[in-house]
Amino acid sequence: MSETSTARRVRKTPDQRRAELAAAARGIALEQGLDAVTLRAVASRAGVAPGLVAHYVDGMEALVADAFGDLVSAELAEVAALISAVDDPAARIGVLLETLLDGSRTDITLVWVQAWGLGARAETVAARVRAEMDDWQRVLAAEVERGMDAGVFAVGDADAIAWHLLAIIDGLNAHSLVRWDGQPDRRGLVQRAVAGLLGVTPERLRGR
Amino acid sequence: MSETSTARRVRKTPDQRRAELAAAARGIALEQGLDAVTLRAVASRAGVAPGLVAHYVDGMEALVADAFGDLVSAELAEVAALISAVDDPAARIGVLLETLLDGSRTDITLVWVQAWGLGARAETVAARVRAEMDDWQRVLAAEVERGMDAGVFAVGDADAIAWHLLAIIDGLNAHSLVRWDGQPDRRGLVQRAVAGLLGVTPERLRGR
DNA sequence: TACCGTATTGATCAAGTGATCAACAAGTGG
DNA sequence: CCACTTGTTGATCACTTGATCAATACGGTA
Repeated sequence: MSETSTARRVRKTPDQRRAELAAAARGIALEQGLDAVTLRAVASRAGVAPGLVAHYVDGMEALVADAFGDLVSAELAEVAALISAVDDPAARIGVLLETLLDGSRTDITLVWVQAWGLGARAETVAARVRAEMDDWQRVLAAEVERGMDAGVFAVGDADAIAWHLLAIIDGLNAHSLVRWDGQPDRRGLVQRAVAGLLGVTPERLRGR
Repeated sequence: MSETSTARRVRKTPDQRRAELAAAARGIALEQGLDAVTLRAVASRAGVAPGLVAHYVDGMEALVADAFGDLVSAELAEVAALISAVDDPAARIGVLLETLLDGSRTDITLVWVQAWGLGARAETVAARVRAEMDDWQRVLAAEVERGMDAGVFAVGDADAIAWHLLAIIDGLNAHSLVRWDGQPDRRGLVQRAVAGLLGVTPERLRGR
């Protein structure tokens, strides 16, 4: 179970080791939050001496920022892939909402929330958070435009609407960090709010 | 400027001292965030020895939870007072939205965001956050019901709608923590989303 | 096989955390 | 005016954090 006291040291490629450390950081972030991504915690999880982490990483703040960025961009790719299977613009957004609000993502939600908190003070993190938010917004804006071009959504400022979609999603998820119960009928109401934003009937979001 | 080395010690009522320490904690939370509410930071701000803070407080976690709760319930009282001057149900919610989203409250927004993050792991904090969220939700739900009773809003689940209003507000504010610019036309779009939720025209929220 | 560049170790430092407690003194009651 | 209760101090403990660096030893190379 536990490794023997005399841990035989293994030499690896700097790139490979860097990847391992990044993976350890991501794992800790998901399981215990960004504030648990500590030099020693990462070292321990990677089965490596504390000094090695410091050796490869350019300060813990950078490692945390990277862990956040990697996790969040992976989430975006995942959702984008899910959507791509659907054709109707409204239904695509419906699927997106259902996926992001199904309550099975408190781990990455915690990462988002903590990143906002950190970003309010640490500019390095803030820049990264801003970049990832921009990516999300771009994807959402593209979806909104798709609907507008197809004549399904009311024509308007797709960029601004995308920001609002993101805010609604993030707000609901942030709440769920502390209060899993409470929000009755999440699905239906989100659809109503978003439908109002897009100028469609809520039914359209449910996939016709 | 700085107090002389020999700080003459002053005796105060336990209640008064407790109040001072709580005030110091609130001040630090607003200016530097909840994670800066440290035993020594509070002591220093209150002009008191570190030991005294430990003496009066039942663990730092409790002090932080109280600071959060006090700040946030004061905010609620403030907003409630502001609203009470308006009569039209839709306009009341309009004022509420404008007030909470005018971008001048990043300090307390940071407190909220950090509280969610802390609450995800510390149950003491989570309970307090839940309680404060409940208070906010109650106030919002009362406003929604007021509109429904007056025949201004579409009849529906006032509780659920209130939760969503809160989520929209919190989501937008959380974003503004890291990205003050970017969100163009916040006002108008919030009104559209909320109008969709309430079943009124956006114009009604603007006060007729 | 012996060498040697370098990946890796782990002890160590300085700073900061919450918490404890014996000693001190302010100010009230006798 | 002197006691004595009790609010207050500040040194101290045990622990965690990020970071540094001399010493170690792995593993490809000659």
